[in-house]
Amino acid sequence: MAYTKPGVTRNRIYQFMRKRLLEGNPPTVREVQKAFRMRAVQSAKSHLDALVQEGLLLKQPGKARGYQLPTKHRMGALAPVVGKVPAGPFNIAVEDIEGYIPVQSYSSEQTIFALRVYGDSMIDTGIFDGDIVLVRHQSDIHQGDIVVAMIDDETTVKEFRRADGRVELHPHNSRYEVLMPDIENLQILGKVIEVRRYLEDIGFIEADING
Amino acid sequence: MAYTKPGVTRNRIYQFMRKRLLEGNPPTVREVQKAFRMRAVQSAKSHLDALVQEGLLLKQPGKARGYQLPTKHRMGALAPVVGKVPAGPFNIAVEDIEGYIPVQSYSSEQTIFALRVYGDSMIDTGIFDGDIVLVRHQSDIHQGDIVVAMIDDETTVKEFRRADGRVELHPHNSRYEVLMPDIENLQILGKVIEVRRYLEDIGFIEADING
DNA sequence: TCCAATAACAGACATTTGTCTGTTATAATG
DNA sequence: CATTATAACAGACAAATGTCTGTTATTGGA
Repeated sequence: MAYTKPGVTRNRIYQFMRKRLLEGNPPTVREVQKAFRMRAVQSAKSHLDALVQEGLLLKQPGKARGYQLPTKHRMGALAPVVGKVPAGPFNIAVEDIEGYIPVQSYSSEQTIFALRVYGDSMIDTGIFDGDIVLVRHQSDIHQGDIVVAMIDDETTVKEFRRADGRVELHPHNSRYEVLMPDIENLQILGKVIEVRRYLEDIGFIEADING
Repeated sequence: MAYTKPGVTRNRIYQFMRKRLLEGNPPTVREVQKAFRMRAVQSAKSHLDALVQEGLLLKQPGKARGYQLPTKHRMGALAPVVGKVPAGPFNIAVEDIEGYIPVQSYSSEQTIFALRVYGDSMIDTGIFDGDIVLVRHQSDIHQGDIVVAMIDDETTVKEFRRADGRVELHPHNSRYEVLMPDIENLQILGKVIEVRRYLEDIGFIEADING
């Protein structure tokens, strides 16, 4: 390949390696060579050696495709996407899981699920019909949090507020009214921590076949 | 190893492969052999062949560590979050990467990055100030796609349209005007395939510079 | 018990892949 | 311009790894 300024190709190779390694598809030295249109294996090799030297990569000497990323990355975990949230004690039936989406792995203790939102009651906050919200199942809810609540077996996404000893669920859309459910009919399923909108129709990751 | 009932070792090997592949550490045939204390390479090989036959694994014939999980079962990959997109030939400098977020791993060929959006020119589509858009780097853009474009070294997110032989970049906010850049100053960096909004301040997965 | 299907083994060969030695070209710097 | 560091090239060898042919052992059911 053409000669580049010092560091430029090095950096590109690092990006390439990182991408491939995160994909679980570690390349060979010669694959790096070809990807960068180099005419000698050593050209790729010396860059890789340098990256190992810099601590940007690890490798197992002599092993094919032996490069690895240094730290154990907190790979995204997979959160189930549910179409409907079950009533009663919180556990998600397998048959309600549409698939899985990758999420940041927070603490492993936390239960995070994804829920598709219907309706436009939160449109002012940018939660549109069909959007997916990531919900952390927790009881510790604060004033102003966006929550997924269940009122009489019906789920809804609203802003949580407490006033006059009552719970208020505020829509973010002036055409809707504030809900003030009886506490005995109300169950807070969790806090919305993320909103996602898929502009392309991407199928979710399917459930594991065997488990 | 000891003879097992038909299917038993097969299933164990599948579990083993799945684990290793999700870790990004694809094993060799001989590593499978050793893991199961087999005395012949072929013992492992034939099980792996069978798994490929059943569609539970993919492989690249002849390639070292060439086994992969079918797309549907693949773990999310990590996409870099960039604050600014570089001009010129498309490659992201390490120093511009704020961190990484987990994304669905589509085809392994595709380059996906995440970009934080500033401004409210797309507010009608629910892309708010500070939201993060996932961008697939591609040149194949169609009418109506939301794209990330660079006009004179400045990035912007708009709806792409072609009219009268010109490119129009439409904001989704009535207070903004349609951009009609000269083609020589315009570069389409990719198509927006997803929009995300983090309601909690979650740090991105860090780029491991230090290891 | 017999038989087909599956599992496991043995040994070898071919290809892929990592690694090595040495050379030439360009970049950065004073 | 001279010098040093980095980048890229060339060709070869050795280890790792995929793949092949043939054989033996065990399972599961007729």
